[in-house]
Amino acid sequence: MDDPTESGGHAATRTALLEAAADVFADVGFQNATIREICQKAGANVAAVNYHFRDKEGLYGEVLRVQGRLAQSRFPSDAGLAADAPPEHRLEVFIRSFLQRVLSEEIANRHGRMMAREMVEPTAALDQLVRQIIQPQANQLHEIVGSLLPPGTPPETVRLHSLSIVGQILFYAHCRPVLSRLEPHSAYDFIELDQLTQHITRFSLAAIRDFSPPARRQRAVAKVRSPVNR
Amino acid sequence: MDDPTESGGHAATRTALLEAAADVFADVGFQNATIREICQKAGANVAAVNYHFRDKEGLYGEVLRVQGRLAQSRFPSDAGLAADAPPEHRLEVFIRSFLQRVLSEEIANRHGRMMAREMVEPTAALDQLVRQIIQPQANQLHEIVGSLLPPGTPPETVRLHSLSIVGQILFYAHCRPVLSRLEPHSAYDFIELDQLTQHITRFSLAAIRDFSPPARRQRAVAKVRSPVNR
DNA sequence: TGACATTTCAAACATCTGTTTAAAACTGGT
DNA sequence: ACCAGTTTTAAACAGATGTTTGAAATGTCA
Repeated sequence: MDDPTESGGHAATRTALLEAAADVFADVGFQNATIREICQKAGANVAAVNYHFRDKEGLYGEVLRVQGRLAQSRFPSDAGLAADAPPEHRLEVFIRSFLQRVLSEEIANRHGRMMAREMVEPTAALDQLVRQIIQPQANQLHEIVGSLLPPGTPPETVRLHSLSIVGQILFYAHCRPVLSRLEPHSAYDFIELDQLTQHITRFSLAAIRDFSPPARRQRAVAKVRSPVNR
Repeated sequence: MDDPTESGGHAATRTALLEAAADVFADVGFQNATIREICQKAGANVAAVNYHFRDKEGLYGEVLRVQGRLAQSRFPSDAGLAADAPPEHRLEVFIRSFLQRVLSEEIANRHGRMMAREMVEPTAALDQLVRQIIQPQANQLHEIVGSLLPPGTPPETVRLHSLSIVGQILFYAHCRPVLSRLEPHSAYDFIELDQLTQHITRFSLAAIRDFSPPARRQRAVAKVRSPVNR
């Protein structure tokens, strides 16, 4: 009655299931994925999932773990860059590898699509995902942005700037269905990675550089009151 | 055998269904929503949906239409602002009403949550949604950003800048589950609308202002080659 | 009121889905 | 060749879900 997930047993079916499940989960999400489709793709019996992973949810969690490690090692955030490189470069490398991780159409991207779904429709696996994957990246970005802002900038400001950067990046991952429908005749659909990296980097660097309070200047910048009451 | 959806019949059950369905669809999405739960909330029979809307999908489409009109009239993008207002103000108003539409916790926000789901997991209704709701907003933003950039700026550049703005905004709508798990002790979770509006506005304006090629200056800014081959 | 159309209802239907079960097949070690 | 442990298999189970059905209730209008 012990968990066969833990044992290092060398079952071929197990890895076939993990592979097929990654495809299906990335394609249609956890809820819409059916065990029967996964097992058929893996050439396994319907009961195989329950035998090897106890649950559909157990399989999902394991797929998320495996694909997470895979994506992380494929597109490391500090790819081949000295730790003492200028923060502008570190930012550009961070943005590029993030975009790669998230936009890449190749197989490795299954993790990106699974993450996108987790954000809109979290499962029980999200907590672990945040702790192991997202939090370290957030820390790394905070460090970069913090060193680009004047020393003594309050952490909330650093956070806001970081979120603005991440938002730009994730947008292309999350809203692709919309982008491909918006003026489909334009090049909206496929955007060159290099062009995008450059744009987001320059956009963000300009905004960050602009934030250098010459003293404690007034917070309010053209404070327009909301036209809708309350 | 004609479609009762078209007729203007004043059925109380119909509107009760639309109301209940908006709640449920916004909460759990189209797939996870069950007709039985919707009908129970509406105090109607299970067959009511099929009678009034032919389909579960028919109900969903109608809910999307109704909520779309509702949200649009609740938070108009050009709220109480003269058309000849300076583009900086128009941008701030645009950002604020967008954030309201998307973040507002009140009832009206059901549309925002449904849209977020549509973007990650599109249904057949997305095409219509893009045409009627998203495209006009995109045009409006393009117009604002275009008038902030130097004249003659290529439309692709205008688009990239607009997308950077929208990305920052939508991020808070899409990734809230992650934000609330990231350093939950911090104020990540709930962010003041005014503060956020100001940040995104300033961030974006600084980036846009920075983009003013003094001549046709070199495109490449610190062109770092991707560390990952290919 | 009476005839007609519209709307509601309880029940059943047909599928699909995750999971269990118990027997069969396979494995490696002796 | 035998056996204990592991893995695979077909079949069934149990529950949920969208939809249909035919009768009952309700409303409309002459």
